Amino acid sequence: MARPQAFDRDQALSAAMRVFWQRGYTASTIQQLLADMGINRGSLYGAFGGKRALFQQAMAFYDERLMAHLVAMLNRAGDPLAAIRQVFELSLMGMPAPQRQWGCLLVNTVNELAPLEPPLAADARARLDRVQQAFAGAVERARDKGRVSDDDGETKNGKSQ
Amino acid sequence: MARPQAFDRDQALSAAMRVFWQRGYTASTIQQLLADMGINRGSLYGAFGGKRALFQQAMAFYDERLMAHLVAMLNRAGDPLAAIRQVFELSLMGMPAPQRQWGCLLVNTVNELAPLEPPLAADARARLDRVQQAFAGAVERARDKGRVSDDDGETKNGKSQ
DNA sequence: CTTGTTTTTGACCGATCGTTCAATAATGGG
DNA sequence: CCCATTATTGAACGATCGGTCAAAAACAAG
Repeated sequence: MARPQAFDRDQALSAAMRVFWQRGYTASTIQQLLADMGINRGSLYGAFGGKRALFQQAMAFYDERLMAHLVAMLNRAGDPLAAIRQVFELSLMGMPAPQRQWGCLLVNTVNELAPLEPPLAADARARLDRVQQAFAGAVERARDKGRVSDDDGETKNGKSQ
Repeated sequence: MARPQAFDRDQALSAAMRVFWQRGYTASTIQQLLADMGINRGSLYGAFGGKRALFQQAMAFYDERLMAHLVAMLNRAGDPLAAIRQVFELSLMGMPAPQRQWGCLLVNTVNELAPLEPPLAADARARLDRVQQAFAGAVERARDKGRVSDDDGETKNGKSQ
């Protein structure tokens, strides 16, 4: 009943995510976003609402498509310590070389936008908290298994490391 | 023989440093810098050369006036471990509350400007390396004293921890 | 084919960006 | 006092920013 969208929304969002990830929010210009997303101005504003709204959706995309996998690995792991190691290995060597030095979009966002766009920084912070809790949960479960010592160097149940 | 500068150069540089530190390079506008430095456009360009040149000098100021103290503490410490602890305490609680969440100007600069201004990022990286070496040196000297265990949990000379 | 609806395209907007510069003001040497 | 020199002031510049909008294009329903 109407003209269909000519672009793949997920692919466009993924491209936008990479631009924001590499260059940060402020330094990412609409022009650059349009070029990398392969669409033009009207389409961006029609489909995503504007730079700020696009950034929110790109951050959600990053969280749900990339971080969620790592969180799930930590939460359902049989061996929590092995899962933690696997998450780090996946985050470091499981990525294309360039992205490896872009850091984490959520951490970068908290850093950059805390003074400039507190709501966006708070959004990123909330998403990061879920990641942090996944790590803390994995460590705690490892401790229950006697695989991690506490502050006094004592394991919880006496099992050997 | 000529009209003297009406502003304190160090104070102006310090103000510029705080703006860049809080907001990052890209998000720091000339207007904001002028307001916080208490000078006007012509003076800024006359005395500092422009935004980019001003940033370099602000980064040098940060390195020489703030980081240098910490590096000196680490290098001349009698007790390296105590010095490391003192550096962290000074960096965390020895600062006004707002600055505490601005992170480190050098780290922030490497992160923000690596894709946008490689030379500035390289400058920050070089300055950071000196800090890192100070830490590494302190740890190594602590190890020589038998105060730190190696990867195998063994101290270097058998002294108790 | 006609019509209604939505997307695409690209020209255009005001605001703000970093920078330049001519006019004015303030100093020390002669 | 006068001049050479430098600093201050603020208007102005072109470029680019994020955002808007009207016209053209592509579909489905009737």
